[in-house]
Amino acid sequence: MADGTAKYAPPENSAVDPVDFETAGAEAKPELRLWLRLLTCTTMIEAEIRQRLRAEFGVTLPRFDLLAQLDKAPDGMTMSALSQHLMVTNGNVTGLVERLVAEDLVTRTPDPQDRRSQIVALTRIGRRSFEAMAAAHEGWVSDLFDGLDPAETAQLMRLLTVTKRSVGATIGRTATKKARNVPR
Amino acid sequence: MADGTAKYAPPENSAVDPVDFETAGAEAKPELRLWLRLLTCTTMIEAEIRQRLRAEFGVTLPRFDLLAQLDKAPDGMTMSALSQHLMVTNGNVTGLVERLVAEDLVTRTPDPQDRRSQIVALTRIGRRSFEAMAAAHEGWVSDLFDGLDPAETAQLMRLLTVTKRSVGATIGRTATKKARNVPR
DNA sequence: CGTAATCATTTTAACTCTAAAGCATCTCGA
DNA sequence: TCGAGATGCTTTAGAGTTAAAATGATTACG
Repeated sequence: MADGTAKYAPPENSAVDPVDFETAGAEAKPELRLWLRLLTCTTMIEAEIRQRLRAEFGVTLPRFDLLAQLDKAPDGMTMSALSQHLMVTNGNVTGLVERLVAEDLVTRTPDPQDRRSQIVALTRIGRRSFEAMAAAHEGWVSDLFDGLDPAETAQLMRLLTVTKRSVGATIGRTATKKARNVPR
Repeated sequence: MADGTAKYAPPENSAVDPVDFETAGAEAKPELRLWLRLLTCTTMIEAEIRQRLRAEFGVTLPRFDLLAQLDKAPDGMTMSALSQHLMVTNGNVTGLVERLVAEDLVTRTPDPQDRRSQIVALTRIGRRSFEAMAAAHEGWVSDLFDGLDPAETAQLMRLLTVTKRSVGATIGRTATKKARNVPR
């Protein structure tokens, strides 16, 4: 950020205090204000984590996310599985994996069982790198949430579980997928 | 999405249920699980809104967000103000505004007071288009959150306010900005 | 006044991401 | 068995995005 504009993390002398989407006044529906607040929280946290990953480990957030998925799959995962768990497109994963292979952090090997598939797995270096990042990451996240006491943390978790279920139900209900294999 | 992979909104026959980042087991710190849950909720909602904006209005989410900011500023905003409120870089706004100008949804005029600045404002078409989108958008958001009763909505809002404050404080505390005008 | 610092914006390079189309492989039922 | 549809992945074109540097304009101040 060579220019003067604070992008993430507005400096303490910022005129606009916590700058964010939430210009929606009190006249807006509560659900809309809730969504904007949710989005603001996520964006702020994401920006902070992105910046720290870059500054301290020279890694981008998408790469970190991908490594995190692989770390939990000792035998590796297919491209599709990665795509689903990361909630991004297949094409996106293709490029991401390519770059990580070039950095020797992951391997990509054909699946002998299914010649369409590629199995992606962490290299030894990849795993070691990720472990260092993950430890720091967990600390950052703790710091960011340290204004919540344990009861609030638990309560927020509960409400987000309800939210996730609500969103999932609404999406499922309105989904207009072609193949509706499941009989209604 | 011509391929068979559900990107957003996994179809009801998905094998992995609500596919998301949250492979983190119970062994992880509560704050980390909370953050992953928060991220999942936001990503799911964002994906759904993005898809509907595209399907029903042929507009992308970043463009919608930019229009939303302008809608609340009858006299327009500078590029910097947009950048701050949208929490994206200046360069990003430059390109976004360029495309919206090409679509006749916004205007960009030099600020007579300050020749460095550009004032961006909605055109009449832009405002009318946005109003239609905003109405639909508000309805979508309501639907997505309709699994929460009013008390839960209020409670979640309260906890996110605490979260936002916590994140803001942590970021402010650890910010290593060059110009620290405010005396410690 | 003059100049250094600041500020608003654009530019650049590299990366991330989506949506859609295309190719190869697999599955399964007639 | 064989062909249609489903599946796994890549490719393509375009948009969005960041970080960093560059440009031009303003402000502060000595």
